[in-house]
Amino acid sequence: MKNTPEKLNYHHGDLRTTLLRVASEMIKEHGIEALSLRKLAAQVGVSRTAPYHHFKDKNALLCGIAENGFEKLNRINQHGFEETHLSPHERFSRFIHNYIRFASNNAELYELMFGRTIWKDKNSTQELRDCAYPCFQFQVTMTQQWQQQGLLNVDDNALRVSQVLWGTVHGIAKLFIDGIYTDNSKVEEICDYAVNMFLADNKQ
Amino acid sequence: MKNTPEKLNYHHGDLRTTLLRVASEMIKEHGIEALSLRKLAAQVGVSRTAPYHHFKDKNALLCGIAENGFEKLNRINQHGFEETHLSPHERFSRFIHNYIRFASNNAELYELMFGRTIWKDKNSTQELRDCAYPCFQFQVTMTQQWQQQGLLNVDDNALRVSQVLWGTVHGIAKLFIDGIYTDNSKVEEICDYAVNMFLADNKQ
DNA sequence: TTCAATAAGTTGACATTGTCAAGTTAACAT
DNA sequence: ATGTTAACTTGACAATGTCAACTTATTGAA
Repeated sequence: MKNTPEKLNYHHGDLRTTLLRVASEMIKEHGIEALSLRKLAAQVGVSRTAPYHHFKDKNALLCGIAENGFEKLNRINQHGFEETHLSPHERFSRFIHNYIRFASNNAELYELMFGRTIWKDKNSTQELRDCAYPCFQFQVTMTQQWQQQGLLNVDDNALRVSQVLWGTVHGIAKLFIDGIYTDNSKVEEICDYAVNMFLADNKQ
Repeated sequence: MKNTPEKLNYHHGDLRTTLLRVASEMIKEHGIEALSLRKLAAQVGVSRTAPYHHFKDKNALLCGIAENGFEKLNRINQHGFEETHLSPHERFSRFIHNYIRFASNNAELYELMFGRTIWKDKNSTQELRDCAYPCFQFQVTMTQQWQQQGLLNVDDNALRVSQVLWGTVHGIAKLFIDGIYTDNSKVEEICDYAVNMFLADNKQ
């Protein structure tokens, strides 16, 4: 008796998953700050406090959504990592573009994943950190590879270099997402500039 | 009858300024999300709705605080611009460091100035935009100067270059402020790396 | 099969918040 | 002096997160 798609009798059957899915949709549609537990519960068709049997509090629910986001981003990164038939320069470029494209296409989710709501004041759950840290670590791994491939100075501290690189893509993404840069049609061009500015002296 | 520092009889006398000052302190102390109009009013010693005679709503108050922040940042930028006795390379480096130092020392204010609360959904007031745009524009002006001084490629589109540069400092600042990078002792080192990575091929 | 333990869901209640409406008080220009 | 208006007040409301106490269904052991 677990095949009816949406609402069931008393016990929902798969409320946790449904909450995450619907909450993600609501966030994508109307933004993070517009998400209220009560509206979410209403939408799903349960009472306001039902979610508390699956998530400790609102923060835990947000962490759950972010987790899914990190898994998504990890898959994208992993996929790029495996495209060994492309030149290093091309893969570096794609990394930058892919990262910002992900942020652009999932603006509200990105905001949640890397925003203060979750990270400030140690709000993040352990499960979230388990998803997120590999994603952070991936930046460093990639940087080391680019150094070995001669794209970036091999004598530099890989962690520091990756922090600058990540800062750049994160900053550009944020300026768009938060509404400071408003002309979305220029994203790709800005990415190209970023690529060239970092690789300028290793190109020829 | 306008010399008593804090609370007066019925008319406060200088409530608008006081609200901005106290609100700024509260934000600096406890973070943006902890600021409530009611607590603020209580702190200042007026009723909950008194602020509404000086600010249209909470958003307008936040914009007012941010305005002060932009004036502060504009002064720092202007000061750096005038240090013509330093080498271009040194001035570029100081610009990066000063920017991130400002963000670090005024974390919550910075969050407000460049955060989605204000810029998303066109929440910004006209007065705020009048303060903020010169600050944005300044980035481009500086970039053009660096190009002319040979620090950056003069053939590149100055706007795009400045967007990448600003993205970088903004991103690094945000990663620290939002609690993703947690080791504050490395800020300066990361800044140095940023400087070197952008100027690498123009250095020798 | 029965039945107790427990997981899942419900209503009631409360404090906090932003904000509106309607009233009050003081300042100020005529 | 007097009336207009700016500054401030209390009362009220809806939205929200979350706790406590209760109810209903599921499930695993007897």
